[in-house]
Formats: sequence, structure tokens, C-alpha cells
Amino acid sequence: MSIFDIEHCDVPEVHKDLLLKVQSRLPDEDALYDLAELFKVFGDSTRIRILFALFDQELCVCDLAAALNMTQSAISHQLRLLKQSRLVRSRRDGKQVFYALADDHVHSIIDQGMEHVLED
Amino acid sequence: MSIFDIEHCDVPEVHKDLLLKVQSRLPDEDALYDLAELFKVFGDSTRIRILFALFDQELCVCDLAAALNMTQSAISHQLRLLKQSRLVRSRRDGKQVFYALADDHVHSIIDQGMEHVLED
DNA sequence: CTTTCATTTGAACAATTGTTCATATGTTGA
DNA sequence: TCAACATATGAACAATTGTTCAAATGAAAG
Repeated sequence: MSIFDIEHCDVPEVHKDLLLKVQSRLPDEDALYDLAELFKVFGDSTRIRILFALFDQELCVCDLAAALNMTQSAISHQLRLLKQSRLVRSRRDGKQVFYALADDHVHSIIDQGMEHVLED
Repeated sequence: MSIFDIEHCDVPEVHKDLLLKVQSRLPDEDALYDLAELFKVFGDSTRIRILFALFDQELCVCDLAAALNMTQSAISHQLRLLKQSRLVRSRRDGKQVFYALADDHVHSIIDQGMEHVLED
């Protein structure tokens, strides 16, 4: 199925050219999918609270659970997602596992988002 | 229910102090909720593709639909979400409605996210 | 080895979400 | 006013997701 088979407004040359330009600038599907998946991870209150709790220092799982007033299981499930997306890293120290933000992108993405939310 | 009633690892003074510090630095629940809602909007392939399509210029709904090879209805539903979150703005010109990115935060949030996805 | 504590994991359930289809609204030109 | 086009909206359905509960793994201390 071609791009131009689908129903859309009258298609003078201008539109064709514009469509081709837009499509040529779109990142490939894999990158777009990964990017959406990344933001999906930020898009949950629990995970955002975890990331904020870890903003300035590392914390072990049970302290995270205590700080956020949630069960240790729920926190652990979310930490797994955060780690899979490389937003946090972990290190084991005896019985405890400490989590911390993975890198500065996490800080700056959250900062930018917060700016947007707080503006107006 | 107090913060310290829930089950967690042994609680020497260090932990109590840390928990209080972490909690005092957490933004209030409303801001956290709004932030998660914001990222939730970025967290969908279709909406990310729309945002990328609008990265450099405004487009009308049907050109967006054509460029992304989706139905006009699906695009329109997503545009409503994007507009509610103030990620895009719209202007009507005759029968057509043109959408564009709302401000530079959108550009920079996407840029940061893409950097994170592409790194390694 | 056994117990205890911290964390992880799997299954299940309720809740949320994206698309489709049908229909409504709004704008232009005849 | 009417027909044609562009967009928006509501209901419904399938699919995804976050939490809970129960049980498993892993580490340290006795």
C-alpha cells in the first residue's frame, strides 16, 4: 500500500513534496518505538516518584518502599522496569540492593518535563 | 498511617534521617502526577511520530494522517491529547486545521530522550 | 544447615488506553 | 440551502499495564 493511496485532502504538488520531506526526516521505526518505550517508563507516578527519590542519592529497595509508602514488591517490580530502560543502576551490598539514577539524561529529562508542567 | 509503620529494613537513625530528607525533597503529589501524565503523552509511538512530523513545520490533520499512514480519526484523537497537554497548538485555516509543536520544551524533551535511546 | 532478612518473581485481577467505526460538527463554494 | 470536504467525537473492543498476594531466590549470621 502506497503512501498516497489513503484518503486525504486534495493533493497538489505542494502536499506531495511536504509529505516526502516529513517522511524523510522521520527517524526509523525502531528508534521511534524505543523512544516511546522510554517515555512510557517516565509516564507513571510511582516510577516518577522513585526517580525523584533517587535524584540526589542512592537508596535501598526497602528505604524506597518506606519513603514512598508502598509495598516492597510494587517498588521492586517498577525498579526492574527502570533498570531495563537503563534509567537506574543497582549495586548489591550484603543483603541490600542500592539503586541510583543511571546518568545525567535522567536528571535533565525530568528537569525539562518539570519545567513544562510548572510553566504558565 | 505513619511513614514508619510500614515494614522495612532495620531502622537506625541513619535511615530515619534519610527517609525524612528524601521525602522533604519530593515535589508535591500534584506536580508528580502532572509530570507523569506529561510523559505518558510522549509514551506512545503514534504520538511520538506526530511530534516528529511536526518537528520542523506545521501540518494539517489529513497530511499528518497521510504522512504517518494512519486514519484521520486516529490522528485526530491523539492530537486532542497532545493539545490538552499543551504539546501542540492548532490554528484553523478554512476547512483545514494546522498543528504545530507548542514550544521549545517539546523539542528539547524529545532531543534528550533520543540521546538516551541512541547512546551505547 | 537453618533461620532470618532483603529482594525478586509469577500469576491474576482491575483499570487504563489506542484504534476502529459510525456519526456529528464546522467550513466553503455552488 | 445544499453538497462536498476536513476535522472532531462517542461508543465499543482488544490489548496493555500496575498492584497485590504468594512463593522463590539470595546473602549473612548463628
